[in-house]
Amino acid sequence: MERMLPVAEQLEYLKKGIAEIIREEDLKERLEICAKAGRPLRVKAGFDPTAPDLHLGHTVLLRKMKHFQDLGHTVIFLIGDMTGLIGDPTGRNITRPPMTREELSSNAETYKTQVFKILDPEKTELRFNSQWLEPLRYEDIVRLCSKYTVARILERDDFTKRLKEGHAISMHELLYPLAQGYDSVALKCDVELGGTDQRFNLLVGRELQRDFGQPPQIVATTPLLEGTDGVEKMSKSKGNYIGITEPAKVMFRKVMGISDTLMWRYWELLTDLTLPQIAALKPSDPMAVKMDLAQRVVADFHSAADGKQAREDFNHEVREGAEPVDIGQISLNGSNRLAQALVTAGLASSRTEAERLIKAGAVELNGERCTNPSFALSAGTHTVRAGKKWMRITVQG
RNA sequence: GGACAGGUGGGUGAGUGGUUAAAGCCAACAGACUGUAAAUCUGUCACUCCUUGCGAGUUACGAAGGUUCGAAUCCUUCCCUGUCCA
Repeated sequence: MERMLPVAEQLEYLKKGIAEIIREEDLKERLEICAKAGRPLRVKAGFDPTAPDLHLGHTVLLRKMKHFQDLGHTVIFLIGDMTGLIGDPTGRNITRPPMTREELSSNAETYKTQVFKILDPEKTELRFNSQWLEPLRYEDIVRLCSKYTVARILERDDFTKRLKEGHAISMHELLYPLAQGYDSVALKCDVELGGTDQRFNLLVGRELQRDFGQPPQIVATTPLLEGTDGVEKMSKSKGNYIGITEPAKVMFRKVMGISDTLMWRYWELLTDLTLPQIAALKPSDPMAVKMDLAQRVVADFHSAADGKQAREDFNHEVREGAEPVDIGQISLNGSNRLAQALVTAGLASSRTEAERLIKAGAVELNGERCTNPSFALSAGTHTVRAGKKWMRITVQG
C-alpha cells in the first residue's frame, strides 16, 4: 500500500461535499488507528439494482467514494441484489413493486459497467449482498430481527408518515434496514457512505455492528442532487434525471435546461472544482458558464471530444435553430397526410397528438410553419420539425 | 373473525344518476418573449376517423356483473387499502 497522507489532510479532503459525518471525531480516530496499523479503511456504499441506469445524482456519492480511493482506502461497491428484492422504502410512500431475480441480475451488470466511469476498477472491491444474505436460515433472520425493536424501526420518518397517512407498510419493508445493516457486519466496514436520505439505514448498521462485537462504522452522507426541475431530488421515476449513459447531445441539452440557480449546485457536486474556484465563476455570463458545465459533464461520461462536439451541436441546433446534423430519415409510402406522417416518423405519439401539434403551430415543413392537419405531403423529401424533434421524410412517388 | 371508511386521468384532488372525456392545482407538451434557462403570458394535455368542425365515433373513474332511456355516481359479488374491536 502506498504511503498515506497525514490524517488531518485526509479529513479535509474527505469532508468536502459531505452533508454529515457521524461522528467526525470517530472518523479522525479511525483514520489514526488505520494509519498506525498500516491498513486502509474499508468503505462501503451500497446500490440497489432497481433502476438499470445510473444518473448524475448517483455520481455525487460515487465521486466521494473515489476520494476515499484516491487516499488509498478500500472502497467496496456493494450491489444489493438481495436487498433489491425488498426495495428500499426510503422516501417512499408506497411499497415498491417486487423485482424478479432476472431483472436484478441484468441491472447489476449494467451497474458494473457504469460505475467504473468514475471509480478505479483496480481499487474497487465489488460485492453482492446475496453472498451473505442468501445463506441466512430462518433462525438467523429471527435472531437478527430480535436485535431491533418495532418502535425503533417505526421511528423512521418514512414509516411514521406512511402510518399517519394511512398508506400500507408491508412486513418485508421493515427488514430492509436490518439487511443493509447486516451488510456492514458481514463486510466489517469502517465507513459507510450514502445519501442523506439513507441516514436511518446507515445508522442501523452501527447498532448491529455493536451487537456483533464490531466497532460501529462511521456514517457519512452526501447531499442529494436536485433533478433538472430544481425541486425534487434527481430520480429516474420522476423523469428529472440526467443519465450517465445518455447520448452526449441529450446530456448537454439537459444540463443547459437547468435553472441558473441550480447550476451552481451542479458545479459544486458534479465537478472537482473547489468552492473558491466555483465562486470565481459567478460574475461571468451565466449561459457561457452553464455551457462550460455541460461540456465538462459530457466529457466526464463520454470524452473531451464529445463534450466539445456537443457544445458545437448545441450552438448550431438549439441557439440557431438549425437542422440537426444527425437528423433521422424515414421513407413512407401509403398515407402521406401530415398528421399520420408525424406519427409514423415518431414525431408524435398518436394521431390526436399530431393534430394538436399542427394546430398549435409547432410543426414546420421545409422551414415553413404548417397548421393544416389534413395537408398532404407531396412525393419527394421533406424536412419536418415538430417542436424540438426533427425528421427527414421521404414520400415515395 | 367482526364493525366502519375508502379505491377517480402522470401526480394531487373535486365530482353522489343526465351539457362530465370528468372542476381546480401540479407536472408535461406547444406557441410568444428570452440567453437555450428562469419568470411571465397564451393554448393544449384518452384514442380513432374524416369533410379539421367549438365534427363524428370508440374507450375510460379498482375488477366483473346488474338496475336504468341514461351511471364515476344506485345494487350485487370479488380484489385491494386503512381505522377500530377481537
